[in-house]
Amino acid sequence: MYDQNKVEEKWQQIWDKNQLFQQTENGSTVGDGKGGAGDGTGGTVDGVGANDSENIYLLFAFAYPSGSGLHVGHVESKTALDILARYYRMKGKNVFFPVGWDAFGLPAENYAIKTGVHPSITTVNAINTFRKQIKRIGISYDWANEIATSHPEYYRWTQWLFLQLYNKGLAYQKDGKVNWCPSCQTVLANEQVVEGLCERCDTQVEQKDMRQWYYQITKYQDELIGGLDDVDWPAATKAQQLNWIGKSEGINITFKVVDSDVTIDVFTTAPTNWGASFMVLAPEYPGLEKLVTKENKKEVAAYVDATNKKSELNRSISKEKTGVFTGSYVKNHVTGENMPVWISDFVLAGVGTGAVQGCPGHDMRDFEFAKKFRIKIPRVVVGPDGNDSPIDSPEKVIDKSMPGTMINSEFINGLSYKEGLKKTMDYFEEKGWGKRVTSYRLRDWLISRQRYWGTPIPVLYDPDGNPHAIKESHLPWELPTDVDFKPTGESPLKSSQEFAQRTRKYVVEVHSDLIKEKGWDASGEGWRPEFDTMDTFVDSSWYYLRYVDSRNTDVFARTKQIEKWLPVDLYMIGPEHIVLHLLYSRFFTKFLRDEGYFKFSEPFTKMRHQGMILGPDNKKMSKSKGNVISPDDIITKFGADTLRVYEMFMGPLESDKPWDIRAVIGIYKFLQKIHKLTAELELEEVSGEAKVKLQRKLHQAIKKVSDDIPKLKFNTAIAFMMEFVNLWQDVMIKENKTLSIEDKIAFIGVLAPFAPFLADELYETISKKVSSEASYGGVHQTKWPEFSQELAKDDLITIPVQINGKVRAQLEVIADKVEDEKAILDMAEGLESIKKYIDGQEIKKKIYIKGKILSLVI
RNA sequence: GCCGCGGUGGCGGAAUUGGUAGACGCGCGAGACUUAAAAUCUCGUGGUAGCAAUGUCAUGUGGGUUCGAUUCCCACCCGCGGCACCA
Repeated sequence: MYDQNKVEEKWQQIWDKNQLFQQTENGSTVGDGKGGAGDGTGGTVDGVGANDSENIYLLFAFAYPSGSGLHVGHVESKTALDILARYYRMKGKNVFFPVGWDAFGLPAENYAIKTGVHPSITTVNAINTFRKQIKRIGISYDWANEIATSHPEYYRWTQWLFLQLYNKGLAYQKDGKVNWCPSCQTVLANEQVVEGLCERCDTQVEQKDMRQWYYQITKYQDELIGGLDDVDWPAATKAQQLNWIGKSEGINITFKVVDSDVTIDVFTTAPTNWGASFMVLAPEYPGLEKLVTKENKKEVAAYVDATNKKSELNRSISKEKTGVFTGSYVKNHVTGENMPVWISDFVLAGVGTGAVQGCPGHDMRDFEFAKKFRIKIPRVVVGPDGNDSPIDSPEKVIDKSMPGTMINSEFINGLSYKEGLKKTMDYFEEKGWGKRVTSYRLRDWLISRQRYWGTPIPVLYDPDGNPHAIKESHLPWELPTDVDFKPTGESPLKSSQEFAQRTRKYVVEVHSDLIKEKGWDASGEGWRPEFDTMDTFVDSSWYYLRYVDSRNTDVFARTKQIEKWLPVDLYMIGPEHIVLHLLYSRFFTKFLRDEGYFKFSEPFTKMRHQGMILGPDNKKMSKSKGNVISPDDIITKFGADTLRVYEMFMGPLESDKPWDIRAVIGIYKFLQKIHKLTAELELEEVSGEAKVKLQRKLHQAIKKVSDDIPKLKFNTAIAFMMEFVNLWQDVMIKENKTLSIEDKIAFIGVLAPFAPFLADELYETISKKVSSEASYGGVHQTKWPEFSQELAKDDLITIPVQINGKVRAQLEVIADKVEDEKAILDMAEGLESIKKYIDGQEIKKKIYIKGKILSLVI
């Protein structure tokens, strides 16, 4: 028995003292205690002369330091990356494995509103807790480059980034309808509205007219699609990003209103125009009043009014189609018929042009609408069944996702559905009736937030209300501290005296010429700062760049540092960040590339998601369900190594899996067994047959673990280590002999990334036996064990023999014999258990797959 | 509705360029040690028939391809995640 808690705390202190995991001037990991700095001034990650292909950047999702501390899910993903980091270091690579805090955000501010404790205090406390817990589970982070988004030396560069975007016209102000959360008292980005509710608090989101700041992410929409081909990400993640960007190619067709100069544009991806029999506009359609005839005015007004009262969510769940006729008609270009123009709430103002042409035979929504209001339903497509009867039921509607052939459409008759649509578009463009366009679902990113605890938007407004960006030389434009946190719908920054004073001082210093010219008050009176702060996703979508030069005061990061480490080799992040964070990060990367700061276009070469650890009841852990497992409890009972190895053993990293309270004990026993076997120093070394068997298993284990770690298949790596340990124990019990010192050290090396504390303890125990030197040069500084093909080779291979597809016998073959097909066949046919089945019959077919299987057919 | 992922013992899971289904761990059963318990160790453990050797069924369901299918193809059922009156 060993006291894991005492041992683990001892090693944690030794690692800390020796600054093991910092990247220093020479690009190597420090082992002599001279590099890095633990005093908060930080080291740098300069890597002059280092071989670039040997540099590996491992990144864990930026964490929000919540008050509740580390949970078991954090432990899983951090441990997974830590295993990789430790493995690659032992393989002689330069590993950059930084840590930091996404420290701005609502929870700390909401806590301040409730208790009056300033968010900066709450945040520092939470970070301290996290840091302590992370060190306790032995994550080998590079603490010298720790960053926090709420630190002025970090958000200085968040503001700098704003200025660059502003200078290029990619940060701009716009009036318009925005998503407003009445509970959080702030606007939200489209990405933060989930099914009409606020992502954070589930409050129904309202629409409000406000002037806000936006980042023009849509400039990069096509590149954001194309870039996905160049990265190794899960297919589901790519699909979701594509879905979100929502590119669709179609045509804008201009219709002329009959007896009027007014025109209406519709967007469609499927112009079955010989089948178009009506038009529908969104109730919010601009210029609607010009189309409504006197007789229809009252009805239309009532419908528009009713729609305005419905939220977008309610609009989308109402099943039955509704609508009213405007009284106007448009002329169908190809049929010459007049099409009635209706309004209906199923057409959304924000999608396409806010107007659609109704082709009821070939679109389900149009069909429902036409059916209800008794509008003509022409058929212009027949399906593969050739049925060309009138379309009078939903089953007969042939939409663009189905196969079909064009009919009743003049010169495109007989073409395939797809070809027909293409030809129609060509024809409409030729005639000047329409123009091909690409439409996107993606909108520009609204970054203004009416909250306190965030990065101030570095802008001032002059007495005329025109914005002026803060000069780069005056950054950071600091967040004031003397504010009233109570949310009022306007930013709390408005209540700061210091902020107002600072603004006047700045204005007098920087804008004196303008003030003189305009004749404004010379004291800076009449100017105001921007009171809104930035969405915290702005902070957290460029942090991976800052890490590599975290203490630089001249630039957000030097190009040589960025190009040395980036793009990130492996990004481990929760599946919840697929849309927001990743899209924004990719946008910033592409922008800064265009600005010339580096050459790559995608920040994260390879990405994987960790699954969720569920409660023992197979449900998502939550305080209200009482199924939360605390990592601290597990550590107290079993130690951090057990916690780490258990979480890695539970199953594949990417899948969700329930916590099994009892299974933890199995890992605990496994580690205790290793300690017992290794720390046994008096026994004689095993020899002969047993030695061969044991060494074979050991080298197979080295191979298996070396193969599995880069593939993130930690569960099977651990399973094989268990097999080895079981055999080792078996030999020790039966022979009363054990492994050689060298082989023990090799095994400890393989174990080290998984159970770093135990491995270092055992390494020390053995080292003391061999030499009396006391200085630390632990297992984590050693080279990864060499695997020997020779020693790992099996001498006997078992080949199953099948007759008519069923296994009927096993053939034990000496390893060098597996190539000899004839010998194998003879041996098999000589077996009693096989003769029995053949029983004089002719063997029709003999299939031998070398070393795998022999299959006989009779 | 569309897109994506998944379905294997009592439980977590292993095995896929098609080659012995159930590695490893948990749980369970029996035994050793012990005055006893814990710890530790040994053996067994998919269903079914059998004392056993062995046979047979079995990877969500139903078909197919193949000497051989958890793996490939077709049709379906169920669960999870995302998007959604997107024109």
